[in-house]
Amino acid sequence: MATITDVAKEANVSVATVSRVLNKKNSVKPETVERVQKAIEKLSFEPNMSARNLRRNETRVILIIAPNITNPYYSHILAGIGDAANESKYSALIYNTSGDIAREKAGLEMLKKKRADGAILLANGMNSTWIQEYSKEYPIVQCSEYALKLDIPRISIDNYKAATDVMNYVIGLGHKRIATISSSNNYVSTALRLQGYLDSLKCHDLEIHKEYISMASVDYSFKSGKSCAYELLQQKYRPTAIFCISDILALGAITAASELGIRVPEDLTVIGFDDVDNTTMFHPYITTIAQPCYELGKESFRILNACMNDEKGINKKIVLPHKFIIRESSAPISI
Amino acid sequence: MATITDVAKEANVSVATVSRVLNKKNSVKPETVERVQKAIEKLSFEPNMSARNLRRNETRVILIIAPNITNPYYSHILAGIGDAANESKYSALIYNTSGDIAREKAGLEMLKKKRADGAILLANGMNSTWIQEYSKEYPIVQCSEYALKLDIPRISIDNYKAATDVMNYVIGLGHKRIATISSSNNYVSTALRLQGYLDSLKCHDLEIHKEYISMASVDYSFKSGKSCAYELLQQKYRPTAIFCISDILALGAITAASELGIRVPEDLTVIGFDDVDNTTMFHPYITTIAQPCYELGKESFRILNACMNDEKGINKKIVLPHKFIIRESSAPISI
DNA sequence: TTCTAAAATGTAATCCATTACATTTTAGTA
DNA sequence: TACTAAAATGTAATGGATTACATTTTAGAA
Repeated sequence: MATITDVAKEANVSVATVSRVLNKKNSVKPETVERVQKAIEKLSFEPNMSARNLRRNETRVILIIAPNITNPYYSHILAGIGDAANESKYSALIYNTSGDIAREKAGLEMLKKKRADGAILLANGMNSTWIQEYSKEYPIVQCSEYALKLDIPRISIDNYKAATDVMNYVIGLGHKRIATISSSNNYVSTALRLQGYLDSLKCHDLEIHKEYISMASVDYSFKSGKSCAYELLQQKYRPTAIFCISDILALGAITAASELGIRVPEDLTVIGFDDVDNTTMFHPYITTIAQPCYELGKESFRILNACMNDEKGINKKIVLPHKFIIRESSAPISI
Repeated sequence: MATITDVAKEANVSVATVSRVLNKKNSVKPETVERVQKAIEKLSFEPNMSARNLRRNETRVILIIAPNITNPYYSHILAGIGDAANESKYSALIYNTSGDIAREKAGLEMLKKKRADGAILLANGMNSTWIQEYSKEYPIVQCSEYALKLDIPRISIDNYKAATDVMNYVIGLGHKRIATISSSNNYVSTALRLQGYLDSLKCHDLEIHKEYISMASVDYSFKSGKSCAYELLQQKYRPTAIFCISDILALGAITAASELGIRVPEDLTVIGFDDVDNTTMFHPYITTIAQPCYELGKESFRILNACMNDEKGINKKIVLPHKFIIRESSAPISI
């Protein structure tokens, strides 16, 4: 593997000049530039990144801490981050943590070790404070989930607003017995959606029934959506609408309903959240809140990039718009 | 940020000794080790990876070249690679190429630039030969897809066998008018599955009808599965079974059938491939070939690791077992 | 106690690109 | 032609960890 010294010899110049050509400094004579470039080509030289990074004290690598890259919600964000990073000549190191905080920390250690210049966290718990110590020293942004009390840049949708959008719509359809399938995880998004659900009921003078609030397992899985829905739907006064905090849960709820002989949307309105791939793969197509996943990813990188460049006046709380998409799984109540 | 020199001073030893402690060389007195470790802790020192990598001429990073991390098939492989890599203290740099060869190459340049020690390709076209030049110089393995004429390590299932498994089963159910939804991409997997389809028909003295071979768009999308199925099913002698080379295509086919009033599996048998998440999310659950995605990923890393360590006698053609899972979308023909 | 081999530690070169500072070349002016 | 400022190029230090080789310390033998 050729080094800059080899190129310098080949082109009959000093290493400094080669470096200037590499970094497009303009104080090199055009003919010299050409001579150097020919040498570079001839030796098929590529600068050694470790050496460059050592000297420049940067890596052009960012870290992505994700709980589960297999989840399409995250994978779309990942794609957005990756594309934005690429445009700015950054590479993305992905840490799949399976929600294990030890692995999250192990990932962030990469910052200390100078393997990466900054990090994007995709699933920061709303009460976690340990990020702070890293955030003080390194550029970190939180995407879609965030810790409540920390002043670390974050990008997300307005989950509370989204939930009230859903509820206003459902209530507008005439539903009064409205259930929700939430989760016992530790995410702000979950908390805010639940709060939106509760506040909307209150706001419309509808009673809050504990039996209508079901907690899915932390993984939001299809299975748990199904079993939550089973419970909800087998009550004496079963709900006529279910607001699920993810599409997969909604899918599970619809499956449960169909197995119980309850028609969606005629007998039951089901609303999802996220609008990932599966919402229009079979009927009824799911009414849902669409999150701009890819854009969330792109924007996260933009902010991280700004932080890495020490730009002033970075907006630390970015809210991207969601979209409420009405499809087939919701309908006015039929008494 | 503390350096090894700072630690050396703090512990009153030379940098060499600190380095020995860091790298667990045994020629250091236990008490010295302790002293150094205290200094490391006190200064919260972490070795600078760029410096280490430069000196060691390795990066402990591997490259993953993937066409679309959003596709659950790939994302499961990615998860497998990531976990295996982590176990061996490697990090994974993911390049999402969107199938763009220029970006694949840009990714592989990372090897030349010493940003990564090896690469795993997830979607190498069956005729692409350009990889060879990289493979000669750097450890590269191909996962699930591979170039036919190159002697580069590869891990995959036996796609031909899987296809004949499907066909033998379908033919055994009594079907004679069997269609396939394939794709006009450039993957061996696709070619082998089609070959398996054709050979099985021949082998059972069934005629091959061009009208029964439908080519989906290269992205294997739900939409294109649906439109292919529409075409297949609106023929005069419509097929009674469709072998789809992906579950998403099968999902599309089932949707098309249901929209045309054709019942699955009573009037039409539909078989998928891959067994990603969506096969059991609604009825009919899809009969399909399950690929061991996660294991394919893990095994890919193992092989790559062996290559990076210059191990001898590496098996260059690894075939992992697939599983044929019979569910609800297939049934004996009802004449 | 003295000597020797082994153990422990230290010194300095090395990996390779970048860049501050130094020197040489060039172009333009007087 | 002589001189100066600007342009072009070169020299050598730098970044931080590793490691070959050198030196010192220690333990055990004589």
